[in-house]
Amino acid sequence: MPELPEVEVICRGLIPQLSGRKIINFSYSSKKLRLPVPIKRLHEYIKGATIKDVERRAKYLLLHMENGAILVIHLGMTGRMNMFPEKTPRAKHDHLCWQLDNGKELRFNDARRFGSIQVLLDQGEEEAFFSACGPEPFSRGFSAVYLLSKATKKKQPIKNFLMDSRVVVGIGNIYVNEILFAAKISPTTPVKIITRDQWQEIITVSRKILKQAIKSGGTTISDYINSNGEPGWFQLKLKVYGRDKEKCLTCKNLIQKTVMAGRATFYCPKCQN
DNA sequence: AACTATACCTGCAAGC
DNA sequence: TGCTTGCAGGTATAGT
Repeated sequence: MPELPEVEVICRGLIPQLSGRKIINFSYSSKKLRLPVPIKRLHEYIKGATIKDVERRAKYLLLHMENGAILVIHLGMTGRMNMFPEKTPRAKHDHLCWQLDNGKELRFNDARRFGSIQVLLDQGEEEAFFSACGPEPFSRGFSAVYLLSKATKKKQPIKNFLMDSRVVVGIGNIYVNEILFAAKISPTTPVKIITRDQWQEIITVSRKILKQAIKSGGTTISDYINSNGEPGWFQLKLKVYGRDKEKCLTCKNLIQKTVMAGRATFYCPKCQN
């Protein structure tokens, strides 16, 4: 489900609800998630801790505790983070529930269980955790020079390259399709032949599209909702994703759908190279 | 080494 | 109506 914009919207919604709150207790469904749930660390470092702030990093939500521990949440494809009065009955697929000091409960719900919950204990663990990650799309590190150097000699298609979190974080299957359409570059283009100017264009349109998507509250295809239970509206602005056999909004040719690295890929064969 | 296919899981829509 | 099939926003790992 969630790529950078969706996680960012959830993060912004959670900040006012979680900042300064103490976690009194938690419960776990015992269902297996993508990674083992660190029960011991949750008991020792998260239970009883006070939330200092909430941050998005890549597609992760980071809840920083005043004791230095960090609760790291990944939403996978169908993960949700919502607040409920603690008396509200738990829903199907509520896997972790954190009881707060204001009578409310933060609940991680994830039907497909591709999400994960982790606990980092200090800055050292945090650095190690993110050491393999590429730059944030909005950071200075995401530059044409950087991409040019990462791409040298690689014949990997640009679509797969941009979805690799070691190259750049946060870009998933919806937005990569939109970014390549906006940059007028075919998703199959080998990265070694992308020019410096084209990388710069990719950077520019990536930031523009991700920013617009955040402003629209994210993209809801089937089940994404923000921390307040509301859907996003960027799906109304998608130009290629999900538009197989529809007319290109620019040139009226038909949008084509293929599969790359196992993922649905949409593009206009005329506009994109 | 570089790159792709597969596996993980549930829910839903389409087709028969 | 009910069954089967395919597909879905992610990513670690196995395999070529």
